[in-house]
Amino acid sequence: MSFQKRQAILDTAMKLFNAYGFHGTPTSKIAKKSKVSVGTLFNYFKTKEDLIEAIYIHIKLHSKATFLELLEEKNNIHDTLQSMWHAIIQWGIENPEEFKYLELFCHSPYQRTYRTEKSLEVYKQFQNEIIRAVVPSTICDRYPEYVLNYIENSLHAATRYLLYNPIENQDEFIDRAFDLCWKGLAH
Amino acid sequence: MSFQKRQAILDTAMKLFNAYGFHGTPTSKIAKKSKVSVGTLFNYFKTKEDLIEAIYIHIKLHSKATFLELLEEKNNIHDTLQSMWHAIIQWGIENPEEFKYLELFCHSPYQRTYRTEKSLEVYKQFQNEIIRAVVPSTICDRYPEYVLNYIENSLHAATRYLLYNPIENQDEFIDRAFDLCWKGLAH
DNA sequence: ATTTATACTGACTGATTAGTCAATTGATTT
DNA sequence: AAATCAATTGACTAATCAGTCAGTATAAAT
Repeated sequence: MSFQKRQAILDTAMKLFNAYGFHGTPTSKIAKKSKVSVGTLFNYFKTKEDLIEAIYIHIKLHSKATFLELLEEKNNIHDTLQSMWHAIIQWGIENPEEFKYLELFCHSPYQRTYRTEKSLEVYKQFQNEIIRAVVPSTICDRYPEYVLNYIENSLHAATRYLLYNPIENQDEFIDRAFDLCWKGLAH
Repeated sequence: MSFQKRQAILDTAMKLFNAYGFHGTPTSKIAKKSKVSVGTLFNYFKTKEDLIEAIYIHIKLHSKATFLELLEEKNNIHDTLQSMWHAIIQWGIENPEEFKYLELFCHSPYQRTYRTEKSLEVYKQFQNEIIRAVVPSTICDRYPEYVLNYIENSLHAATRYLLYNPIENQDEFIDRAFDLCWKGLAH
């Protein structure tokens, strides 16, 4: 078992799934593009579904690590959240295939993992902080789950926008998009 | 060709696709549940993909009609937008299968239609008004497409939340969720 | 009653695909 | 050099599924 071979399969499979969807990508095609036989593919991953989940988990772990690197601790709530915001979007821009795969996966019937496996939630460790941090407005008090949802959605929307509509001044856009979200949360 | 039969196929197919995904729902199953033979199904819809698109178009037309009924013209921007907000979410709650299908479809590889066929966009007619209406902040001026995107996302997030987390006071929630979004847009 | 037109049926086909396994290759040990 | 173990191969299988079509039922027209 070679680490490189496993990695190659994960990487080509991710790109093919992004391009053609899960159903539109036969395992034979993944194997061929990975320069590996079908048999080997199924040595590394027991089933196609296992592969699909393995890619998801791999991306989650990788993104989590990167966020922690990019993140800077600030001395007030606004700046801390803004730093998180930048770090997360930055990761998406620098890892477009990974970002697309997360969106593909979590809107697919395979997201059982996504729903259940809370421990892997990248944002999880931020979430408590956010909920605590955000100036307690009515909606935050009563529907904290919704607010987290809302923030995650906004993050994805901003990242997606940057990926499909490349603009010059990305950092300025990211700041503006953050304001849009922040103004709703703060009093 | 009977209108009822076509309708029955559209309806059962929508529900089955929601439950098992496009790939997970064979045409044979759709036919059986619709009390129709496979041959008949393919008389009404040339291919499975045609059926998938037909459901989408049908829902879009239906939702558009309902929005227009529910919509009330108010005499200021805030109230008009709030009324739209309520109408759209209300439709989603009352038509959960239709709402789920729209989400399923637009995150699937079949959304070529969705991307191209702008004329069918339900929100389209609202969009110009929104862009014009919202107090011109920097982000609205410079990235109007993003703002529309953001609003649509927020609408979907709120509807989805209500569908999967039933709460007593829905109208109150819808108002709060609107505030969250509105405060970002207004000065 | 007979013909014509239309709607419907479901067994069948051809194509595709996930996953297997006997055989082969390559590396490591004795 | 022989033997042992591990990794790799790809032709093959069993199953599934979209779509067809020859034939049947039903209704309408003459």
